[in-house]
Amino acid sequence: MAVTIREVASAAGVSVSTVSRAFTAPDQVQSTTRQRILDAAAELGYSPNPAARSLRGGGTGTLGLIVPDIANPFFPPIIKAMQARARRLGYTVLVSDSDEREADELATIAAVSKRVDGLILWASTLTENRLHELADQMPLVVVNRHVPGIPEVRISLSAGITQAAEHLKAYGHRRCVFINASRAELSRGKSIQESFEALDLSLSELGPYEPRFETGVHAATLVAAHEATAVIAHNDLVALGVLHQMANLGVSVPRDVSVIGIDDTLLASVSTPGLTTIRIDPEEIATHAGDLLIETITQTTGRIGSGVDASSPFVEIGSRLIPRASTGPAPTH
Amino acid sequence: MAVTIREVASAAGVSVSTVSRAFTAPDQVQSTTRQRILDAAAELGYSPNPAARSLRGGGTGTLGLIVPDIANPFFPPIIKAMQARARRLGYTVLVSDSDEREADELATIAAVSKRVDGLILWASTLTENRLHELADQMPLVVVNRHVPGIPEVRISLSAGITQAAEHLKAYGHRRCVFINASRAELSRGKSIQESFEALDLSLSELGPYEPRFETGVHAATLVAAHEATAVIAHNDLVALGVLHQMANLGVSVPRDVSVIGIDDTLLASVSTPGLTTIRIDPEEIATHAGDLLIETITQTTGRIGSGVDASSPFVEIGSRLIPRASTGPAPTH
DNA sequence: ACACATCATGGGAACGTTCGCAAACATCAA
DNA sequence: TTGATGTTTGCGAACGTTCCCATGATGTGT
Repeated sequence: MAVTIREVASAAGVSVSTVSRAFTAPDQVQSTTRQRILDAAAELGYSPNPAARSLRGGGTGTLGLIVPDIANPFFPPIIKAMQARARRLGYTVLVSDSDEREADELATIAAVSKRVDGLILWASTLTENRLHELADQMPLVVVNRHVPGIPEVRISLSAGITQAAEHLKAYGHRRCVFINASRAELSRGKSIQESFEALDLSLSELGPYEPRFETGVHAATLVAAHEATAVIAHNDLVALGVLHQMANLGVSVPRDVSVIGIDDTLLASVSTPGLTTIRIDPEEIATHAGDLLIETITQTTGRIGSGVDASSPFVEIGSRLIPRASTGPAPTH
Repeated sequence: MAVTIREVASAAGVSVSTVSRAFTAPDQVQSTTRQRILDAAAELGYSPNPAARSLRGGGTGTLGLIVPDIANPFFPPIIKAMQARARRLGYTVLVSDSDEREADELATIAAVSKRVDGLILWASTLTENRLHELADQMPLVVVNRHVPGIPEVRISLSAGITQAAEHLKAYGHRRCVFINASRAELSRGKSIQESFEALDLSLSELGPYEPRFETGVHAATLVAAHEATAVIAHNDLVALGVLHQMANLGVSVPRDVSVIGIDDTLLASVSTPGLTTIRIDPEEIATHAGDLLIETITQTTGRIGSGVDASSPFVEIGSRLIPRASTGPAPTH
């Protein structure tokens, strides 16, 4: 059916070995021959069969990316950026969705693991032991999760949070509320608490809730009781819930209350008013996670399971405040 | 490195053929033997190597889905639903992004075509000829594009549009504006024009523009000049731009102007006010497109290129209005 | 001119699986 | 018993590629 290396070989009057080399190690074949082969290949519309390639042992040329929820607006730009990056480096990306269900994560991994050269696990819920077992079997990079000995991309909100605190302080705010909607080991709350205290801003924490729009709606009603003039939400979605409910309550944003989100998803840029938020650059994450995985793959080749690297690499991604219209001067009592 | 069928065979004391059959045709092997094999396989942690499988000719077990833009909030739920559907049917989904650039579409297709059993092309910009060539080489399903002879999933907005027109009519609106932001062969405008005329509603068309937030912002300023009391936008994103600018202009939605979006993306459900929109069910699209492709794949096996099917199948997906808070009674002048 | 290194090319095994074919064995009707 | 039929299993080729090894051609230093 499809055109094979053999047909190209006979068309160019050389052996299959030479054709193979013309593609995988072009400098090992004489330039005139190479050209003849390339022409014949183009003529016949030949392109190497990835299945045969990977069977022979050359890897799959595919990176696996497993995220909790593809439909979460935070991820699509990351997926997109990683695809672009990977393609430039000769890889394909296979994205999969563990559907936020811990039980599905292992099943998802099993489904893709044989089709990829390595895996990027986002906020994995697996135990450390399981992750180490996995890392012994194939190159692994974790994001938003810390496991000693496994390459990691860490997202640091501290810069953005500090800027947010300064931003609010400069606007004269004194009392703030943080809506916590995270079940993660390292809640965003702790870091926020510290940053705000350092600037002598009072911060009450609500929750933890689920990271949903309704959480923001609900939490918004509690803000007044705390006599707070600023709200910082676990993410943009929750912040939009706050915006929504504030409008319902007749509370004006930002005149009466300022609201800050986290992630700078599309939501933040199209809300009314525009949502001030802490941006985490999707391209940066994608590029670093992808590169880190590829690095791990190429290093690991042929000696997987050689034990945990004493110093596994990690990359830290920064953040910064994107001021929009949802924050402003604190009301003068 | 990985455990192969041979090791399972010797562990279970049978030949490799029998192990293979135990997995691919379980009823052809005696139940006691089968159990012994399955136990051995589980013990060793064996799972078949997809590369070897597909090299042998069994297909890749992967469906390719190419969308214009993964980051467009319309697509993630579709991708997610298709993955779920495909996994249930034993397939994996490889999603790729043509980045809205026509030149990239062919490159993207080339990159994935050897790794998949078939392709779903969303709103392809390829010529009919190219698409036919492609369909001769591999199973193909197009969505949002009509090409005679190629299996197709069609999205029909007419039901939703009719409901929208009735909805506005019931609220007493007379003059409406449609913001056209489509470069597609079949603009959404024509269908809308007809439905509104049928109900004796006047409809002015603005554009065509690009389907972006800023388009809505810009178009919103033109609405007053048309003395219209209702706006229907090309999609939710544009509608949100309208909402945004109306707020800026001090025009209240829905008191002064009603706004309707299309697609029912996440954006519509979290905007303030909640956006009335025409819903296209992502699961329905995903399921039908996936099933249609799988059907084409299994039918086509072994006889690709047998020419264009005289009657290629197509599926039509409906739509319906989701009333939210952005529409209401027309202002009493 | 000779031994020797270098370079370009070809031959062929191997990767892990599936599947057509045939062998071995059991079952059953006549 | 005999042949026919069916069931369960094993053998081995084939899928398309890569890469080790071998071969011949072409230099290079003495």
